[in-house]
Amino acid sequence: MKSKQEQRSEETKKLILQSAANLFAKKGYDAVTIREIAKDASCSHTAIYLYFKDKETLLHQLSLPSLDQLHQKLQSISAVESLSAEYKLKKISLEYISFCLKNRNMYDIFFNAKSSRVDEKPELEVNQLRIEIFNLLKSVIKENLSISNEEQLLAFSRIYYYQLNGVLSTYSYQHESHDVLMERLIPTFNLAIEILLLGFQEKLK
Amino acid sequence: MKSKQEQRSEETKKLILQSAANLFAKKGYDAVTIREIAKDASCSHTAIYLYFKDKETLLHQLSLPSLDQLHQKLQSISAVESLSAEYKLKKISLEYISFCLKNRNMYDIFFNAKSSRVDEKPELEVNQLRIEIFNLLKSVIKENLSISNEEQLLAFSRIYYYQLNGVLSTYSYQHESHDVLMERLIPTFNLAIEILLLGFQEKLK
Amino acid sequence: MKSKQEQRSEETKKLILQSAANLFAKKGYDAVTIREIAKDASCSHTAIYLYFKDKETLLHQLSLPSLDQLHQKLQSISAVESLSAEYKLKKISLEYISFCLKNRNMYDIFFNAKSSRVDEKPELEVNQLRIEIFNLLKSVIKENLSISNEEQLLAFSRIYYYQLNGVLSTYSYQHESHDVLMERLIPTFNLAIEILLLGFQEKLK
Amino acid sequence: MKSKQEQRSEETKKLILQSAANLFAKKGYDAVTIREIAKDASCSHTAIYLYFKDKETLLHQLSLPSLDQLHQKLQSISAVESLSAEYKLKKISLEYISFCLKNRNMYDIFFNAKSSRVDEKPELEVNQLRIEIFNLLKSVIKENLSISNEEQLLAFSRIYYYQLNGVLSTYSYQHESHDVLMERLIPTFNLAIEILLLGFQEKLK
DNA sequence: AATGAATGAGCTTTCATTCAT
DNA sequence: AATGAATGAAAGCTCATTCAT
Repeated sequence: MKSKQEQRSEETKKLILQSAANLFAKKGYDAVTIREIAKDASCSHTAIYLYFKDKETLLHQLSLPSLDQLHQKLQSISAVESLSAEYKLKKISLEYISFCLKNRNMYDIFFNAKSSRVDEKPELEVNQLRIEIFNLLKSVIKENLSISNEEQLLAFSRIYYYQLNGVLSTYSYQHESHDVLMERLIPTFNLAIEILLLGFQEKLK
Repeated sequence: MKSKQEQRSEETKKLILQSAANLFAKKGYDAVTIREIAKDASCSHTAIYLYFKDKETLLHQLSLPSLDQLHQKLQSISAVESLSAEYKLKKISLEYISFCLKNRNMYDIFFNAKSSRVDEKPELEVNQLRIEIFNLLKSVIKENLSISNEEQLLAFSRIYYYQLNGVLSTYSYQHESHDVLMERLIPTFNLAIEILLLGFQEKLK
Repeated sequence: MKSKQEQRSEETKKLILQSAANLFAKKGYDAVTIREIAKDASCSHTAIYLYFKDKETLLHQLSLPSLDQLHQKLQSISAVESLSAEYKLKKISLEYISFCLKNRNMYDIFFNAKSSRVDEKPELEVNQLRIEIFNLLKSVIKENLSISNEEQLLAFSRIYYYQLNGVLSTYSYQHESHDVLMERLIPTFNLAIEILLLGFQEKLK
Repeated sequence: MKSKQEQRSEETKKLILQSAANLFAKKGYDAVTIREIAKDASCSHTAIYLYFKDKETLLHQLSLPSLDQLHQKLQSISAVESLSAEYKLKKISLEYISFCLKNRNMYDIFFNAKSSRVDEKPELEVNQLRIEIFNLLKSVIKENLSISNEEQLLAFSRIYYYQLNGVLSTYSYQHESHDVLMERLIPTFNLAIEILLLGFQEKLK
């Protein structure tokens, strides 16, 4: 059982992570200051250094669980046997889009290699996850198209992936709320998937 | 007729813009300092404030002509009657991609509404241009598909646009040079266009 | 008899002092952090404040026993009747030098009145000890020269003392190890004593 | 002719150097903050960075001219042909001591290699000067003793040098004023030189 | 007795911007 | 028109020290 102190400590850490998440998402990594985060988390700025080595580490520790959560969600969708391949693809895509729009400006934090030191661990884990998410998409696309040519599958998957990111990059900076955006995008978005699948199939003939 | 002073003045301004363009593109807006720009433009850092209210204004005045140049290029391609519709589309897309990768870090400056003061003019002009470029794309897509349904054309154009931006957002942060990236991307990229066109056509049936 | 608790407590205190001594000697007072000491003494950093009012107090409590130890050693040498006066002087000087070089960065702590609160006790004790060490030297010099003129003895002793400290201040900051330094210094150093004694004797004539 | 601006600029720089000198000497390098220096020089702390790359550079630029001045003074004394060798030696030693006591806590800045990067230029210049000062002393000692054995000369010079530094290290931290200290030290100090010369001569026999 | 959590003061440094000339 | 001097705000971070348990 956790002592009161441990509980408070965990709470503080969680608060910091939350505040950081919000602020990074709202204003971008560089524009947010440690003191700002501290204020938002109602702790002193030094407390942050109790839990995180530095600002960059905070960022990475922040992005990892979120990405992980997304990954798990996508995986669980892909695992349901009863769903049709096309439905899975749409559902997964939607989740992906929704997640990224929810985390908006965090987007480039998740999906870039901004920090130069690529050799460090946390960075790698993030990259790892990105790759896994991509592979998941690929496997579902395979299911949809029953391609055997691995190279072609890769090319198609990339095109599909670009499409998703294209939607995101186009709308990431809009100031509308997640819900409003989603509602507006879903139709076009489903159409896009449809078109791509049609195109893929036609190309395969 | 311009006096010598006026000429020198204009020259200095142009030099500043050029240097800023280069540096912003190379290192990103935040990472570039006013003094750096001044040095590169071989003028004093205070001189910059003679021509531009502040750093942000410089940025906006900077993005405009570049975008405008792109716009003109795309327009001139679309105007050549002798080219096939598909070739035009590919050519235009390629130019667009190439431009954006060249201006990499400038990318989010061009295509975001980050700056808070949305009411100011330059912002609007940029938006204007973005819309015009989008419309250009739309018209070439119309040429390719001979759609009459305006709504459908809009939806298809968006999907196409997303695809382009998807490529960009995926590769914007890679540290490879423009040329290397382009060479690697062109095949997948042409395939993507092909697929989309196939998809569109199939959907239209 | 001491309770187990008391024993443990004393042990911890001793460990802290040891760690502090090592670290101060290795890196200098300012460069060592309380947490570092705690880590080295394998206790929490707050425990240190249980035994010592603050960092400065720790430092003073630290210097005392070391100096005391030195004092005792020098005294014991001077007490051995069988040794010649000159040998005693050389031996004592060597011990003194060796001790100071071993405690290198601690050197200015031992021999300075840096700390502002001159009125406090520990400071005084340190001064007391310094004086006693000086007096010891004086008595051995007296033995060597058989001077009766007290004033002259004092002057000679000072000169001798300066010589010792001169060696030290010259080599205190070298980054060589204690052993290497000692080996290199001993000859010059013995020569210095010889010269001084010759000079003293000549002056006395 | 210097413009008013240039004049003011030079003045500011001088003020900063003066303040830094005073404060470093009073409290030691580490204990002095940039803002403290700025306050004392009545300029903003950022102004300091206009003239000096960073704190360390300020330190080096500070110590060099002083040392250089000392060096020149000693050299000029040694050059006067009309003076006796012994008088020269005494005069030079006195100047050396006086200078070091005047610059008190700056002492360890001048004569240490605190900063780890020994490979850098400024550091080297300081070392260069130290060596030159030592060589000067050596040559005057040679004049006094007319030694031909170079090795012995070196040993003797070292011993002499230790003696000087010994005086300094013993009194460097006293809180008495330079003048009071000098007055108190001069007799003992002259005696020390006398003794050493006697010792040297005796040893040479 | 002992500790993890938390803090406030303070550090060096950088930058966009303005002032005086 | 143009510039060097100067500044205030702010950033990331570290440390000795205290509080609550």
